[in-house]
Amino acid sequence: MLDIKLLRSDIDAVAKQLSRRGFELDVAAFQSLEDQRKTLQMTTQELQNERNTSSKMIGKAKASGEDIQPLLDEVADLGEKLKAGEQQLSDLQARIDEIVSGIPNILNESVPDGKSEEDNVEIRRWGEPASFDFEVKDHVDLGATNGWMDFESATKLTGSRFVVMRSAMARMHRALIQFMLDTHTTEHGYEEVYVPYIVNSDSLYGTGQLPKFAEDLFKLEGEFGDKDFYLIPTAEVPVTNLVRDEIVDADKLPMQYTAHTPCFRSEAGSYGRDTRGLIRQHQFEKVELLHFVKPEDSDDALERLTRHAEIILEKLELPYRTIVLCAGDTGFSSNKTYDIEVWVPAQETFREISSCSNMKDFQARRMQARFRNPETNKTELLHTLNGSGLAVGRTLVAIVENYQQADGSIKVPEALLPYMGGLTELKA
RNA sequence: GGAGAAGUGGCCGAGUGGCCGAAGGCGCUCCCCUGCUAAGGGAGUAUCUGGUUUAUCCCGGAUCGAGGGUUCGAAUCCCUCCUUCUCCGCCA
Repeated sequence: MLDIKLLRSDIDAVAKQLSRRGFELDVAAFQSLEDQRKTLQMTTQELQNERNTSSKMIGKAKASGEDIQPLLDEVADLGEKLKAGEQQLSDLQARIDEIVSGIPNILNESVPDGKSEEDNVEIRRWGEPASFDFEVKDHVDLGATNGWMDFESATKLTGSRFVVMRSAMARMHRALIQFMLDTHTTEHGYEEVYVPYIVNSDSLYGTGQLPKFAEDLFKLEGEFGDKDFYLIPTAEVPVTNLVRDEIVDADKLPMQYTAHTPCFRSEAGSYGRDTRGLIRQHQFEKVELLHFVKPEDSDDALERLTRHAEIILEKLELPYRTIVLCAGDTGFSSNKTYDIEVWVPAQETFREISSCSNMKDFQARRMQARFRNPETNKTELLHTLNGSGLAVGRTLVAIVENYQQADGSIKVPEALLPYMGGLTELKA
C-alpha cells in the first residue's frame, strides 16, 4: 500500500510514476473522495469532541449533585447525528481504501521502461551451457527412468500438475533443500525459521496476495473461527508477517530469514502453459530468503539477496543469467525485481528459478511493520525484501537436464555430494 | 472434545460506569549527585490518525485481545468470536 499522504500531497507525480507500469490512476475520482472524506471527517470529529466534552460535564455535574437533565436534553439528538456521520465516514474510508490498496508500488528509478517480459534487461550471465555430444532429453523423459518422476501416479492421487518422486531422485530433491538452507545459514548469515503452511486472510492481506490475487490461492473449507484459512503460495507470507504489528528494535536490524516450505498455487489463468513436467506445479518446494531492513539499506539489500540466490547456482555449476524486470513486468508490490534464470538445455533457453524483490515500505505499511529510529525516537516503517533461494523443483529440473549423460544417468553435482550418502550419480 | 480462569503500555501489574490513555513497579532515555563500583534524587517514556505546519509546536479523534450492543458517557456492564493458562479426555 502506498502512503496516502503522498497521494494527498503529490498525486500527479504518483500518477506519472505509475503510468510507467501502464497503470492508470483515476486522479479525479480519488481527489473527489478525498475532499468528501476531509470535510466529513472534520465534522464527525467535531461531533465526537462535542459529545466527549458534554459527557464530561454531565459527569462533573452529577458528582456535585446538580440537575443533569438540561445537559442530557442538549445532547439528545447528538447520538444519532454522530452515528450517521460515523457510518458515512467509514463507508467513504472503505471506498478510499479499496482504491489505494489497488494501486501498485512506485518503481525504482533504475527500473528500465518497458511493457512486457520482452523488455526485461539482462544484466549479467554466469557459466557456459554445456555442449552435449548426444541428443539431450528433457527432465520428463530423463525422470521416467526408474520411476524417478512419476506424473501418472500423481494424477491418480490428486490430478494434473502434481508429481511423485522416487528413490534417488526424491533424495536429491531433499538434498537440494538441505544444501540451500545450510549455505544460507552458515555462509550468508540467515536465521532459519520453520513456519505454518496454512495462514489466515490477515497475513495474505499483509503481503498483498489479498484482496487482488485470491484466485491464485488454495482456500480451505470449513469453520476456522472468524477468519478464512489458505495454503501458503510462498514462505514470503508467513515469514514477512512475523513482523506484522511489531515495532522491532533498531539494533536487531537488518534481519535475514530463510525458510523452506512447500508452496501451493492454483495456477488459475495459466492453463496450457508449462503443462509438461515439473516447471509449473500446484505444489512445489522453495527455500525463501527474506530481509527486514532500515529504509536507507534496502537498495543494497536487494543486491546482496540476489547474490545469495545466484551463489547457489554457482555452487551447483548451473549456468544462469540475471535480468531486471522492466516497468510493465514488475510485480504489484515490488519497487524493483531481479529474476534469475537458469539454463534449461532441452528447451535451449533460460527459465526463471528465482525472483528477488525490494518491496520498500509497501508491505510494511499494510502490516504496520515498524522499527524505532534511535535518533528521532520515532517509529518508522521497515523495508521488506524477499527472493527465492531457490525454487527447489526447478533447480532439480536444471540439474537433471544439465548433468545428464548419454545413457540417461545423471551425475550428482559436487556441492550435493555431502548430502547424497555416497551416491555420485543417479544410475539409469 | 469437556470443565474452569484469564487477556490492560517494552515487561510485570492496579483499575468493576465519568476526574482513566490508564496507579505503582521494572526497563529505557536525559539531567543532578558521586574518586571507581554500587546506590540515591529529578524529569521524560504507548500506538494509529485528522487539522495546521509539513522539522517541531499546538488543537482534535480512535485504540485496554477482536467485533457487535447498552449508555449522555465503557478498560469497566451484556452478546459473539479468538487466544492463553490449569485440570480431564484423546493423540503424531
